[in-house]
Amino acid sequence: MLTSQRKSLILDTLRRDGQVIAKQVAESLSLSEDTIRRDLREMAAEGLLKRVHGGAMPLSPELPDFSTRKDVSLAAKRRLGAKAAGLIRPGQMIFLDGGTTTAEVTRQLPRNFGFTVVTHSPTIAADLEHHPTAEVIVIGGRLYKHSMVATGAAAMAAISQLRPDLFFLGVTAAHPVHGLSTGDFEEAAIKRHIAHSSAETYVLLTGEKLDRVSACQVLPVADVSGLIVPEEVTQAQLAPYRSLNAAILAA
Amino acid sequence: MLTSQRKSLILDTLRRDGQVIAKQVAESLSLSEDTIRRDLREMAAEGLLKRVHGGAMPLSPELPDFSTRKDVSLAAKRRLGAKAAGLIRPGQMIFLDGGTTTAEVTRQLPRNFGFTVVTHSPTIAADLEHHPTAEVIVIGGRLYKHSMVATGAAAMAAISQLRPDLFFLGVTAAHPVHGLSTGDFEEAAIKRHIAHSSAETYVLLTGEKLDRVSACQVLPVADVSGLIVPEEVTQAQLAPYRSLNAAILAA
DNA sequence: AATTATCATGCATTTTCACGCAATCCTGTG
DNA sequence: CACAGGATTGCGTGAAAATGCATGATAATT
Repeated sequence: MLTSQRKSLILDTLRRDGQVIAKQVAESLSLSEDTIRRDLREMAAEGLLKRVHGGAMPLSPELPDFSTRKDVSLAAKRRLGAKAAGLIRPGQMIFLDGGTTTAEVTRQLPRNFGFTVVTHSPTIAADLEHHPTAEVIVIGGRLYKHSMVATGAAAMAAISQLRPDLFFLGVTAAHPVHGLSTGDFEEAAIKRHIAHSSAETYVLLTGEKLDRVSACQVLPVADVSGLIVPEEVTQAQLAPYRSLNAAILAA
Repeated sequence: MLTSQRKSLILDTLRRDGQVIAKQVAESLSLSEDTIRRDLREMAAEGLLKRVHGGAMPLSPELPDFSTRKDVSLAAKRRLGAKAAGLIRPGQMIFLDGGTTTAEVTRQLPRNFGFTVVTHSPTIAADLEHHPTAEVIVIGGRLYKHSMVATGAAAMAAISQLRPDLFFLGVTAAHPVHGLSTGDFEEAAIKRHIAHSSAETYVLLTGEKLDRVSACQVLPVADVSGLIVPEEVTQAQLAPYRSLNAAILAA
């Protein structure tokens, strides 16, 4: 295993769990704790994490998630959400993926006509508590806490019974060749299944996700009905996607 | 558990409850009170909180008004929640009903051992996002927005496949003759079904719910394993329930 | 005033840490 | 191919930190 690989693994763990325990990492990688500690020391010096006794913590606990990850692209996400919400027609059944991007769709859903929202994310469902006209259907299953979505056989089975008109998909990366991808295998399978069950699938993509690749592919780009991207993205960046038959909506 | 993590947990508790009790924290984390006291001392030195006998308080005493106003029934709910959470044993499967009372159970779940939480409330599921040791299973179905729980055939079917060890039931009314009841027919059916699927059922009852009746009966009082009530409730009030074989736990 | 609960301190034990050193591996050059 | 130079890793050492327990002091309650 490469050092840089190990370090990014540590960062992933940190993002996912909000903590890293040196002993655990050492054990799971079959390396000495010294090596891990050395890594942690170096990464702390680079300002990537905060060293604490026993392991490491994110730099400023959790709030950078809100203020950094959210604020930076919040305006863009809002516009994506509004664009997506504008596609909805009365009486349709909409499937909303989990994640911060699709959460913005939730907040901008139409309020002047009725429709049905299906979601496997309890967070999204909870956000819809006060929506006046949306009928909400929750997909159950084992909760994958990192992205707060239900997964597993039960979720797959429940999804199979529905035929949504629209699916708003969220992913962590999009690439012309490697397609739309996300970090978790199980999650990717669920997303794929929802897309196959739905009449149309639109991907919401903030600019920084373009031309990137994550571990598990969800779908090829050509398999979705369209990409919704911020208007700042240049035509040059979009050209490789355009040639894949994907409709592109700028928001 | 990392020390820094513990400290931020203490700060969270402080923000949420407006107070921290050393003994409680020690117990919920399976650590000695010395350790917690040491933390509190250090954090007080850093100006993060104000040390008081028995625990700690926030620096700015913004809440004396708050606490007196709201705490009467909230504090009672908290104690009910703590009592309920104390019944949980490692590895068990717990079903949590929806509602504000059971939400307090969620916040006080043990953090020092693993167990599984099942719930048909997306709100409860969302609250468990940052719980370190709880495995969460969401029951899906059509969302009944008034109480924010999944209902309907799909929910019933999913519940049928589980055999929880404990069910913490919330109702709007309890009466010795008319039993435990709630306002919605569909909701009552679901609660009843969960109770029948579970090995043991405990009802959380704040004082004002005693000797009242709502439209739809969930279960007779005799059908549950026990009632969890605030300690202020008098023995005279409880006598009619006691005679129904219901164990009564004062919190 | 008596009793109980909570606290601070010192000490012992365990865990975690940083440093130095040696073994190993990779790389590039003669 | 051989070998030097650098990087990476694991181990031993003593130091530092974290934790729990015992003890006497202090605060709260009755």
